[in-house]
Amino acid sequence: MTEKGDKELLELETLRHSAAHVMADAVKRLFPEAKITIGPAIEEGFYYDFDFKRPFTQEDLAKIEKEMHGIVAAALPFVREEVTREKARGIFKAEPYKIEILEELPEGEPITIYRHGDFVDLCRGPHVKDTGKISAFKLMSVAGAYWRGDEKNAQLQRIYGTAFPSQAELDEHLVRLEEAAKRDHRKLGRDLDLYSTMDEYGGGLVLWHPKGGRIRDAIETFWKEQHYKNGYDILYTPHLGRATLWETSGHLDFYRDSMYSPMDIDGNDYFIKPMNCPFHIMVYKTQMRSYRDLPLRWAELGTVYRYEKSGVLHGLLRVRGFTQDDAHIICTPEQIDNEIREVLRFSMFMWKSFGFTDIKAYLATRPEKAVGEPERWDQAIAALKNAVTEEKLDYELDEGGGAFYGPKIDLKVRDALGREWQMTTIQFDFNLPERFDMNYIGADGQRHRPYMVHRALLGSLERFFGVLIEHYAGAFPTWLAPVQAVVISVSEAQSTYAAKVASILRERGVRVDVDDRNEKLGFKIREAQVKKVPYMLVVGGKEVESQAVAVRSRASGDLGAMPVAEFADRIVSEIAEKK
RNA sequence: GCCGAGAUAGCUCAGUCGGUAGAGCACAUGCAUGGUAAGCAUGAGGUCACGGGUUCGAUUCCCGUUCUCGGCUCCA
Repeated sequence: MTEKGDKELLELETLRHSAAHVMADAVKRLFPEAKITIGPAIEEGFYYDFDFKRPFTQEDLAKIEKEMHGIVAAALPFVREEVTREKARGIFKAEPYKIEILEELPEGEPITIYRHGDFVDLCRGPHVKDTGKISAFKLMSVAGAYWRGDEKNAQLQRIYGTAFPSQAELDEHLVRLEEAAKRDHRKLGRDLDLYSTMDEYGGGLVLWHPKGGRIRDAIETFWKEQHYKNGYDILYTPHLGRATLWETSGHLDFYRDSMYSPMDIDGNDYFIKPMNCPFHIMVYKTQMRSYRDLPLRWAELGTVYRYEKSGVLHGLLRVRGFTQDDAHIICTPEQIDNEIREVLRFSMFMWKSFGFTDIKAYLATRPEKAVGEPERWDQAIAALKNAVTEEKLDYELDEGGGAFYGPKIDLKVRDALGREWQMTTIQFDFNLPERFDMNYIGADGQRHRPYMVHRALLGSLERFFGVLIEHYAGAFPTWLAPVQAVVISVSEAQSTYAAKVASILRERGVRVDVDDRNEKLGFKIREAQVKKVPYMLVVGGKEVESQAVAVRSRASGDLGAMPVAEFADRIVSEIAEKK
């Protein structure tokens, strides 16, 4: 982030935070009995939480917006004032939430209030010069929210809004929201017949339809091929494990809330796995390991089940059963620098292959409460830092933000609409090797504790698929498209030839369908176009005559006729190049 | 789980101020044999989410339940 970017961001936040004040003012004017709480700027705009006896309706929102326009038109100046604690208590005597915040402010810190017109709010600021600066805003929605985000506290009414320096930027933002709605993977998933979820058999559990299955298979095939190329081996482990395993791993102590109830098998409790790592460790422990065996890189497309509250389930992005593209790297201290660098380089290669080029790293270091020797933490963090630096990745440091068992790098990828998604995690673990007493024999003939790194590259196939659908708006590149080409006959007379063309292409590994239905050409073209098939191969009398296909591309229209073999070469090389 | 809004055909939605429901797309059948984004006609398809109440009568009104969607992480 440049200095200029920082400054712009601050200005936008100031504008939005000021807009939140104007909204609170409008609400207090219309509903004097509403209690104000807090109203910060957020990534997409701003919100303000109110304690009010009934929920705000769409009509209320329209009224509030109108009232806000009045306040903006009046161009009331924002006035900063520093007050004593005593005076602030007087000003906010009718606002219990403000008093609560006030009482928590440390002694000695200046207490500031901001006024515009008759409205006054306890606020650190800063604000824009006057309310007239907030011309381009819009109220978006109402939602419930808990005081301080804690469900034990009072439920408040939260009004979301957004504001921009200019109307043009606001309009652009609204268009972007519409575009995002059009790309919603839940809508495209149904329209393109990719997957479904139904509460009929259980919410948050995904059915992959044939077309979604084709895409998943293309992803998995590429994934496996690349893992082998990069020195990984692939494991398969069970869906269930005995309670003793999860006791040793600590999951039953720390993670039980996210695990499903046990089932009884021959008098022992078994749990459905929420993670794959204990099984990989069990594989490690089947023999005595030498430093000469390390590093071990073991990957698995492992399906895990985790309990998620019903209210948070969301299409493919938040589910209860999902397949992690998991891997565990087990190595010696001398190897970690290289291993981390390699895993990061590999991750970047994979993201690029799937069409994501804007990637940012988030590095989280040692928290207060942590297990493992400090020297190991230091070495691990150094390895992570070296790797991001060598990959020339932008990164943010989250000092103390790591898990208790190790530091990590998360990668966030930006999609075609500029939205950031947290996908890859590269996570050190100083806990499990201890708990399972993992070791290897070093060159010195002594037992040593190996380093262990968890890595989920795409994250989960379900979530990755959801993001991929939205990134491409359903128009997958040819190598991923469920149907890569459809042969369309002009009339029934070309059915046999169409089938022949399809079988030639299938021989070459192309996913091809035949549409020889008794429909008009235009109708079949439209349908293929709507289904976002990359290539339409029209065959009529002329093509039969010349043993050719008339190629139409999804993106650039009619490309003219060419011999079948020529088209086959063309699409096969396109697929090989991951286009 | 909590707050709010919803639930009508496979999908998107209309409608009934209480008298057992409609459209477009999709599907089926027939006609049309068509050269680059929707040919024509006919038909089938609904416990109006589920349970209870009020009523002569409830898909419609009331209560409850289930599920879906938007939030519940952004902190003066």
